[in-house]
Amino acid sequence: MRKGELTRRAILDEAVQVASQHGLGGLTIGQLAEHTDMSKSGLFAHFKAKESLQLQVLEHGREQFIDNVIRPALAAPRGLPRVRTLFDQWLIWSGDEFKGGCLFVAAAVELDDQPGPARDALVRSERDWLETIATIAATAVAEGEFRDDLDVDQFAFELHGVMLTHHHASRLLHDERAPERTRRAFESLIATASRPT
Amino acid sequence: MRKGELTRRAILDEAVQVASQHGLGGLTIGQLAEHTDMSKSGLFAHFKAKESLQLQVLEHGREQFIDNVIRPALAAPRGLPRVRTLFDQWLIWSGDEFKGGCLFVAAAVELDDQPGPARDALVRSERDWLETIATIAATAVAEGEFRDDLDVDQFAFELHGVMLTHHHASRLLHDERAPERTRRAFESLIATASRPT
DNA sequence: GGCAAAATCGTACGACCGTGCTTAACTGTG
DNA sequence: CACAGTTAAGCACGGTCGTACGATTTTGCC
Repeated sequence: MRKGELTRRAILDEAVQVASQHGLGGLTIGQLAEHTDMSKSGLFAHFKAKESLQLQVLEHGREQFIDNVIRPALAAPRGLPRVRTLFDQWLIWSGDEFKGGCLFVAAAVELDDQPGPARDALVRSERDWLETIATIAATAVAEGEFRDDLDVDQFAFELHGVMLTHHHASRLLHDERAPERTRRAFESLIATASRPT
Repeated sequence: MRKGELTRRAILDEAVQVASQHGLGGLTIGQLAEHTDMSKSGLFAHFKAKESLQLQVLEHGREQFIDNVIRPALAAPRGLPRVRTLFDQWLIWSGDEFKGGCLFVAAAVELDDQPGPARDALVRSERDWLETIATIAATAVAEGEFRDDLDVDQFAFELHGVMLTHHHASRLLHDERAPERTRRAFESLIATASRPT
């Protein structure tokens, strides 16, 4: 009873990588079987349908994201340091974790017009993520580092935008100055949000 | 000799729509033939290979983009009004033109790990686009509306980010406040870039 | 060590993919 | 109006897709 769960995880590890490169639609059972040295049918047996595979890939990616980005941020001191840690971790994650960029960015574009359970799960994930950013920004407000009247949802919206741009500039354009530009955009955001001295 | 070119354009019109919904990879010759009431082979004859179809789709989308976004902006008065027009046109375009979001956003995520002519063409397009934004921002500097020391490339980078976020928030999350948030982000960008009064 | 259960494989299926090749229908020009 | 050239269709191919099912190997417990 334990072996199955083990290989299932191994499959999902690989699947997240593949999906981040070729998208959830480009994730094919045959190719995934090759990557994991399994037979197509052996692999398929773990997921009764492709849709179920996609759902589990999204969930698996989400867990990795929480472990690698959100948890380290929550471990940092409340307020601005936590905001900065969140951003730094995201940058590291987005750059290194996947050979093929962020799974969620890929899925977001792919699923934005395709209703279904996968889309629903992704939307839930992203809303959670924006909410997490906003909540963390709120700690900086509470600590007196950000302005009292800061709209934390707007802050989350804009910070998320900075991350999307970084993804675009570094992955597609291979702009070597992307990290620098991203950081400047981030600092500008922080400056605007900060309590005027 | 004229009929062929006509249907080719009609095919590409439809293909741009389909590709913006399902991506360049999801764009399939069989389905495209159905959408255009043609036979698969009849359609295929216009493009000798799928890759050629994809290239032409990108080029066709680019022409539409220039007509609908860039040209109207260049028709506006130099400086800040031109920057604003560019932004407004982009918002309209991104919201209405495609049933399935912006073709270039979709292609950007899809092709970021897939080397080849399509990727190259897209990268060229996007670099042009960023350069156009920077150039237009430079007119606002020249008019004395933006700060003299404004880094126009950084401005283009950040404005592009605002557009990406809008796409994400409105298309995937169906956030009804996306236009409002996008506009606020834009105004904040303008404020930072503007010459202090 | 034997045995039920779980995990994996082999094979097959219909559907659709991109792409040739041959033939029929249309177009525009002299 | 005929004819050359362009445009579209029909059909066939090898491949891969997701999925089903029965056989076979591997696992974990008594």
